[in-house]
Amino acid sequence: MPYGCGVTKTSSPERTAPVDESQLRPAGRATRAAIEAAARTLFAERGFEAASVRAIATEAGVDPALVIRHFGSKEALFLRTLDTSAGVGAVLDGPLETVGRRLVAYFLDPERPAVRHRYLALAQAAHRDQVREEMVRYTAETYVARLAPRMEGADREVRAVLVVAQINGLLNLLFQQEDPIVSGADTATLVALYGDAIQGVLTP
Amino acid sequence: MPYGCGVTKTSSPERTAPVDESQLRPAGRATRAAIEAAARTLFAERGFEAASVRAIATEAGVDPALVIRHFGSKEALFLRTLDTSAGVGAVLDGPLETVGRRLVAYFLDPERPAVRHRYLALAQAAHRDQVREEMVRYTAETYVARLAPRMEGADREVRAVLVVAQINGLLNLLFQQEDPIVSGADTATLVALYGDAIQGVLTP
DNA sequence: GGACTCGGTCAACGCCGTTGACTGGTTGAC
DNA sequence: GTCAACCAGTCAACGGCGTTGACCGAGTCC
Repeated sequence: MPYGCGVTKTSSPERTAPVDESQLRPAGRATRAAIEAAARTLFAERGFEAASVRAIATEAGVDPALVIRHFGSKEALFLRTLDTSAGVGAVLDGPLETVGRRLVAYFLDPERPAVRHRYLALAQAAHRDQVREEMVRYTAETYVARLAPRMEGADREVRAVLVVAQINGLLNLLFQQEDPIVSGADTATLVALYGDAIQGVLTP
Repeated sequence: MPYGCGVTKTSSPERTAPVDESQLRPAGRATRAAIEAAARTLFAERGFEAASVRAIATEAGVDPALVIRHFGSKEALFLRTLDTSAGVGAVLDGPLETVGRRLVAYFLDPERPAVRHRYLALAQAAHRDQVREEMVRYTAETYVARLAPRMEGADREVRAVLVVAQINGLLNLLFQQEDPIVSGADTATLVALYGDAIQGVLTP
């Protein structure tokens, strides 16, 4: 009888979840890192939709199935590639009276091109449930938790979230729609105009 | 000889573009309208990604290929289903000193659930080039053209576009991310807080 | 009545994310 | 030293996607 007698079948303990990262041999850990690096590159270069699992696998030099086995799904892999980018944290921790303009200046800084790619990839994946939840969590943890306790007046948490709304809206027009009017505007003008609008919500 | 002698072949005049709407017989015009209606329904119900061409065709009772033949592509069909929704135009044409709050109240009005679906579908399709261009055009035609001529001070066009940025950001947090803080906030509070922030850009 | 065009179907193409069956190599207990 | 268990990885396939091109039947026009 070919392929051994009887059914080998092992134990097969619920083959649904991705492989456990904690118990990996060095080889597995290396290819896992390679996949993650390839994903980071391609998601940034092409966006969430256009960066296919197959392309990521090719870039990493492995089989597409291995990508899924390691991370569970394309969405979960994408979440792993989102670095928290602590840069904005420092801006938020600065003087509250100037956060508005400093925030806009941070996101418009041409020295930080990764901001653009990160936003575009996130915006494309925002309709996936896990991604959406991660964005909500990030907003609460990074913006609300830092700003609200230092603010004064009523509706502190709501006002902190409205800061995020304004930032997202600006990045949307700039990076996704590439609106010619706002894209062609002077950086200093945007920082002053939009920064003050944001500031008005923070410290009215 | 079956199927006629020789190659029929007709003339086949560049079979790349979709069928011309102007010269349609009644039957064609009817099914075309049915496809458009089905698309409108499914795009609103499921969003751009989840509303497949096949599902739209089934809903309309036709073959999926016919959808493409009529409209050229899924993206083009989607653009056809975008009604300009003149509602916001009336808001923008009202008194300039109160546009901020009235805009927010308009978009938060629970009597207007279509606003939510329209935004979600648009946001999901925003990474397609034609859709992106349509959004830019809509911003310029609906917002900038109405607001900028009535404003005072410098950078009128930029400031008008920044109003769009703020609105988009709010809708993003409300409808796409469904942020619990802003979703749970009182409507009147949001109208006052965010409306005044918008107003600050319009009439500083 | 024949050429032509329109309305429509059908089968397929090449992609996509994901799954399950399978092969080997490594490990660890006896 | 053996052998079972397990990790790493491949392979072929599934169902679904948007889109294409070949094809047919019915209507229209000269």
